[in-house]
Amino acid sequence: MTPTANDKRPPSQRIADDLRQAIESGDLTPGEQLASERELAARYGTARNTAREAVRILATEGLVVAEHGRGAFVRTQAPVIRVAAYLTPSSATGQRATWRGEGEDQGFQASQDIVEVATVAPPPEVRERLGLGDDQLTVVRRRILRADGLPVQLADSYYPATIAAGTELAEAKKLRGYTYAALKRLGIELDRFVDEFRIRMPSPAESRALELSAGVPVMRLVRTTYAVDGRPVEVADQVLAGDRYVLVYEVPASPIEPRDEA
Amino acid sequence: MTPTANDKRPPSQRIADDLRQAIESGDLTPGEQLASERELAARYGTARNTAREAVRILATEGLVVAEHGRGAFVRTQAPVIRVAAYLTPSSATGQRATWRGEGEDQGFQASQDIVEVATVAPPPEVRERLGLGDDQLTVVRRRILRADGLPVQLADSYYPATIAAGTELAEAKKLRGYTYAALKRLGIELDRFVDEFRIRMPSPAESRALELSAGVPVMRLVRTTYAVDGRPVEVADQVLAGDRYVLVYEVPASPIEPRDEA
DNA sequence: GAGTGGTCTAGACCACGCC
DNA sequence: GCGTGGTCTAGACCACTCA
Repeated sequence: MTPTANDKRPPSQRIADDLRQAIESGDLTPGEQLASERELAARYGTARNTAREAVRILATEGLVVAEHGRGAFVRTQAPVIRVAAYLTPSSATGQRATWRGEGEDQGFQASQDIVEVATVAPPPEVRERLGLGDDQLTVVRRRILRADGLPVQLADSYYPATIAAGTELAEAKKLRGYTYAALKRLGIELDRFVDEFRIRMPSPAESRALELSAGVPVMRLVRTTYAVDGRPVEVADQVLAGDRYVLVYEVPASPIEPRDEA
Repeated sequence: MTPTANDKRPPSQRIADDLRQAIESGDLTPGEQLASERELAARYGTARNTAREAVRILATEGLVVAEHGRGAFVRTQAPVIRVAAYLTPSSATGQRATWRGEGEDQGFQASQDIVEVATVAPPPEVRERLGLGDDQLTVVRRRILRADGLPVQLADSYYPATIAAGTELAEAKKLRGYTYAALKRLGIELDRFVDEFRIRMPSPAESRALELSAGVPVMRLVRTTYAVDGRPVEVADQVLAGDRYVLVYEVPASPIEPRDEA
């Protein structure tokens, strides 16, 4: 007659469901510590591994973060960076064009590390978008953008070596203003960007670099920038921590029609 | 002297790294079956659980899909829906405004199921965005959008009952055209949309409804639609399968400045 | 029925955080 | 030193797929 009887779910699922329920109902609040694995195992009369499995289920759902030696905790969502509607003319007014400017607008301490500036054979994806041949090189600038010291974005920008070699773009120091100003100083006038946006789980390297906990996906934005003469001049490959960003767009209703019926 | 010796990594990590390496190098191609857990355990001289753990690591990274009774396979990426740059005036020309239209453009069979149309107390997030009081109701239209039969998006649209009650919006059948046309028929002229875009791991219910395998995140888009008189008239809460979408924007370089230095 | 992944047990030892 | 999560073992049985 106990709820445990004639319960088809495997015990690990049942424990996970109970914990999830407690989190969603607010019985367990963000930041609160869960019962330990040994404690859960005793409470449910299972082996420790079974209780452990339950906690893992919640971790991969992103509800819980386990910390070695400390315990498992209900995830507290990180402070979030709202990326303004940079796509729409109507909201472009007053908007900041640099990482530092965004930090000032949103009240976080923006910083960036330049990880590497090098001349390399580009990955196929980049080569293709830049329209380069097999043996042509690129200058890559690899950076980590931080908000209040916490890494939030990995940004690799590739330029054809024919454009960037020997210029300030190939030097491992911060640029005055932003890249687009640097390109302008090289006499390159920009025409348009094409952004391709995907999401996925991070690779171990990305997970480490962005200090992500289990159950946090990443956004990947590949931006190809074209000059007015039609040449692609930059491919930016950005990986954003999924729990630290909200993208906000404001779109005028006309003359554009929404894409979905609803 | 074997590579196994003085290897600091735990065995499960080592097996996972070897398999990941094989996948990334192309030794294991998408769709190809991995060695079974028992086989891996024998090969590496570990318990089956240890080999199993390795496969699980790759599954949560989204590299591998395990299928009960069949085996574990290198993930084949699903056919992807490219969502066009609906945000920019320059590319709005010729674009399709309905799900069916998008399917025609991209060569997939678009369909939708209306799961539920009901009058409900809205969730707090929706109530807030619609500017409703505690006791005010909404009409919700819950749908599943499919591409070639595969579910790709859960779309819940909420309307204040004061607007939608008794209208075609409150009926459980497909609308002529799309919602925005229906609103227009009610004499509501739209002004703008505000989109908030986040990503996260799916809940078990979402995972089931979208038929997601482990290691696939979702995109969540909350769109608030405002009428010309300033009233919010719709909140659309959309959950998109993360492995089935690419969002593509084309953005003119001027007069808008890019948001990041690079 | 053979082979696969899914779940579980009852232990063990290690690595880490904290007092 | 104690409590926590992280990893591992050597089994077992179940559930599923496929021939």
